[in-house]
Amino acid sequence: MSRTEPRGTGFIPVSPPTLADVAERAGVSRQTVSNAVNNPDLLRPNTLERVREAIDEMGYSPNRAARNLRTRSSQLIGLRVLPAQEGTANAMMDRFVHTLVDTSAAAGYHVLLFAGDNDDPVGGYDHLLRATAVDAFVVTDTYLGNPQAAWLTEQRAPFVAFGRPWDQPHATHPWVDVDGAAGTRLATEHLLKKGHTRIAWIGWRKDSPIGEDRRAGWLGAMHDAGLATTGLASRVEDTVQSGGEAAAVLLDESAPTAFVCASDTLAMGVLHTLWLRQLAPGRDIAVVGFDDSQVAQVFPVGLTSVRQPLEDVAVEIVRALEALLSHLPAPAPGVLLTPTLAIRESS
Amino acid sequence: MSRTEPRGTGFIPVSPPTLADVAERAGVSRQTVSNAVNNPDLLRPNTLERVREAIDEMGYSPNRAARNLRTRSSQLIGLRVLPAQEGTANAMMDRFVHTLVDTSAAAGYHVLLFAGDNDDPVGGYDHLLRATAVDAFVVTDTYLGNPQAAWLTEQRAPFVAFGRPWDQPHATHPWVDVDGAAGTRLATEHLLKKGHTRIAWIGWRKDSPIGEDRRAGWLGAMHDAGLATTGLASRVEDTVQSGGEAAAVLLDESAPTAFVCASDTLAMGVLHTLWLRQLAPGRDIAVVGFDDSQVAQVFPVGLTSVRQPLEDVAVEIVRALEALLSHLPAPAPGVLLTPTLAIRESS
DNA sequence: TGATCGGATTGGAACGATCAAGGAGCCAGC
DNA sequence: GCTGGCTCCTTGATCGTTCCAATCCGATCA
Repeated sequence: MSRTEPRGTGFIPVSPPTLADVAERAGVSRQTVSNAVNNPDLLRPNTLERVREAIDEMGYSPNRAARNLRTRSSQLIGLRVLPAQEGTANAMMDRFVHTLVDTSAAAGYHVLLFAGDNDDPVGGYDHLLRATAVDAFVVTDTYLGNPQAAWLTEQRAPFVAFGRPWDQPHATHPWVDVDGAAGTRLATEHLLKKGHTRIAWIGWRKDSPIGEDRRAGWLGAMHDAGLATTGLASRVEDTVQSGGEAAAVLLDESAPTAFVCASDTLAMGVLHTLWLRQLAPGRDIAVVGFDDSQVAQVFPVGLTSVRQPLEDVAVEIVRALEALLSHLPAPAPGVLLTPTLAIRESS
Repeated sequence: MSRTEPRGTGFIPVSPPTLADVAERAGVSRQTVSNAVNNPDLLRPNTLERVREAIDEMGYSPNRAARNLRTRSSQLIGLRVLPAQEGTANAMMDRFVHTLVDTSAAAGYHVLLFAGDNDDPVGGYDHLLRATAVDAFVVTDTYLGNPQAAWLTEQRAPFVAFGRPWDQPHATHPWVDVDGAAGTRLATEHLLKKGHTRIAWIGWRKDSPIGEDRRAGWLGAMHDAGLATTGLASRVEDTVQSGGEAAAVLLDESAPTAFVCASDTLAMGVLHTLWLRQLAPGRDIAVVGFDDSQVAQVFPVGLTSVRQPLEDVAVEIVRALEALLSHLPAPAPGVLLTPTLAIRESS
């Protein structure tokens, strides 16, 4: 049945065996081979064995395109990647993608990466969707609200978001997120236990719900400890430089002994300022970051950082995807996971 | 032709329009619509316009599975990702993947990620290959020779390697690589120009051809400058700790004024040792890393580092893939690109 | 013995696109 | 008026799999 044979030089690629090839070899029908692959229970044990031998001998794997066409599913999960951003320590995404690939492989899915840009939130999604090239999406870039979620919901496209629907509290799509407030509370309480009382916050601008969430954790822990926070908080851009400048101002005006930051990027800025002032992080001034990025891990003075349980996030996302795609009722609309604290020399 | 209609609550997903749907609407045959999409030149202008209107109105996109089945191609490029490795500064891969996705999108390809592990070099490849799930592979993890390359060649699987076939100098598969020796030569000459004469090398163990290549650049530049290198070289594991220890030994025994390292990870170790000894990087001792990882960029004292032209690598890889898949003769078996030097405060 | 039953297996059709031929329709040329 | 060639478009077959309904077969039961 295979169209081209490996004769002579063999420059022409040999087409892989098909279901029919295997069927002929095993002396059964196509459908029986198909069942051997997909519903082994339907076959009599000795028939199953015979078919399986033929499959192994011929090195048969079901043709993906044909199966996709017939079953109307691709076993692919779409993940949009934005153009590489230099300078920020968001290598967190790297860790997430790795674990997502591993986890979804176990569930029989592969991850399809496609390009997008910041200007067009929906770019790329619609095309793959209409072409039925992917079964579902994982939406990650939800830092400032997520227009994708609303659009995808409207299109009836299956997707799971990594990130809460901040701007649409009544959204019905499944999501998985990490409890940022719990993370910064963990960080703050760690510092409190170490004896710090003047703990400063360096976070993002007010229009970032994620930033406000993380800030709330610091604020709550401070209030619960009965400590004042006046003059101890700062809101800046998420860059190393901004973090450094904010730290300098805070040190001059409010004399904090510790910093909790909304990101490792900001924490790097703080460390930079400490370096310039010859202050030893950990001994003189404590610093805690957020994301446990590679930067935090290899930094000459290890940076204590809130670590997102990305492995668990991936597991929950794949779980939600499976429920979604098998049209089962989702066990829960959203899942909120608690981060941990990676303690290093800086605190 | 669409099987399910959006009536009532609309819980049932609407199947997207097919070629036949568009054909009926435009009053032409299926094949004509197909030609409008793939060979517009074959249609008369007004027919083309009519078909295009129908396509736009109905929001038609060719079904990927059907097209893949018929054309025996998936427009997918497979890229294996290994389980996330913590602690090392190899976020370089992140940058590469981003640019690969962007570049291959322009060529009409998507990137399929699949899981693999270090123990089985061929794991994952064979399955996707036999299932014709991808058109080609990009092989990246070629740090210690590349058994994948030999295996894929034997399987007649189209692939392009990021990395030279060190152990098979006569391999015929296309590859793209960065000239590591040129990079370290660049770094060394930069230091020489700054007046340094005792420039140390911290690299990897001898069994890494990449490491030996990078070492050769340093060695060549030193020899060309007529400088001695005795006692100035060290070979260690690629960890922060090893780099730090090697720096300490070299400082004690050979008093170098500058370090060239085979990786940013090792350079981090050097910076750590300088920190402990209260030596200011850049002022007291110069340090140059390799890879221009995020760590180098955000480090409180920016780390000068050899930067691989990953954007160009991606472009060349996609170019080679296109040649390969259209059965054109490859323009060149291999492409070697020259890195640049990102100069920061540490040198 | 013949009818019934249920599990195992089979052949035809369909998924939605492209490939390979095969018409219409038109114009020039003998 | 017929032919040949050209452009533009259509029809039937096909890619390899799974769905569906039908069939086979041996065992059980009246």
